[in-house]
Amino acid sequence: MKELNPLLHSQLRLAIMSILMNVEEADFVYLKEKTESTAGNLSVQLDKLSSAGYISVEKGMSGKRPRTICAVTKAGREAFEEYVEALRTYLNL
Amino acid sequence: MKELNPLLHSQLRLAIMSILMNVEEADFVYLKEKTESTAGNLSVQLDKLSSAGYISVEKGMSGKRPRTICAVTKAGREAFEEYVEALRTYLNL
DNA sequence: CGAAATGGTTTATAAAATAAACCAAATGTA
DNA sequence: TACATTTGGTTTATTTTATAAACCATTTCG
Repeated sequence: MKELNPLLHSQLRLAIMSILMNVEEADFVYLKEKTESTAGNLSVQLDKLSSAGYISVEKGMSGKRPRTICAVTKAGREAFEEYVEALRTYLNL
Repeated sequence: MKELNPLLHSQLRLAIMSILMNVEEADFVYLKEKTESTAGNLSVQLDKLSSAGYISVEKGMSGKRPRTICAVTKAGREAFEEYVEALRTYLNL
C-alpha cells in the first residue's frame, strides 16, 4: 500500500492545504476562521508546511497591524496531488 | 470544515479498514503482510478499532496455531463511509 | 534436546497535535 | 491620560498518538 505523506496526513495541515489549493493566497486570520483552529496550533502547522517548502509565508503589515499571507508553492501543489492519489487507493474512489 | 474521525484518520487504521471493506474477513497475518506493519503496531490498532466497535476480532485456532480473524462491522462500515465523505470536501473529489 | 519460527501481547519510547501562556502593538474606554 | 482589552501572533508545555522494542507461549526444525 502506498505511503500517505505524514506532513499532509494531519487534519489541520490538510485543511490549510485544501484551502490554499483553491485560493491564490490567504492570511492568518482567514485560515484561523475557516479551520476553526487556535492561533497557536495554526502557527505551528504553518511553520511545518513552510519548512517543508509546501507553502510560502510572508509576514508584513496591513496598515498598522501585522498580516501574514500564505500561499501554496509548486512543491506543495505536487505533494498534495500525490497525497490525493495515494488516498484514492485507500478509499477506492 | 467537517471533522475527520480521528480513529480512522491514521494511516495504519485506515489501511486496515480499507482492506476489510473489500474482503468479508481477514486474519492477522494477512493484514500484517498487506499493511507491512509490525505485529505490535497492528495489534494495538486492531484493539482500537475493535474497542470502537468498528471491527470484530475473533481469536481462535487453526489446527495447532492461533488465528485471529477480523471483519468490519456495520458501525465500522458507516463510519468509514462518513469519513470518506468528509475527506471529499478536503480533496474536492 | 536446543534453536529458531509463528502468532501474538505488553510496555516503553519517539513523535505529533493541541492547548496554554505569553508578548508587542493598537485600540477602546472611563 | 492611564489602564484594560483586542488583535495578531509566537513559544513552550502538556497530552495524545503512533511506533518500536521487548517479551511470551507454543510449535516446528535440525
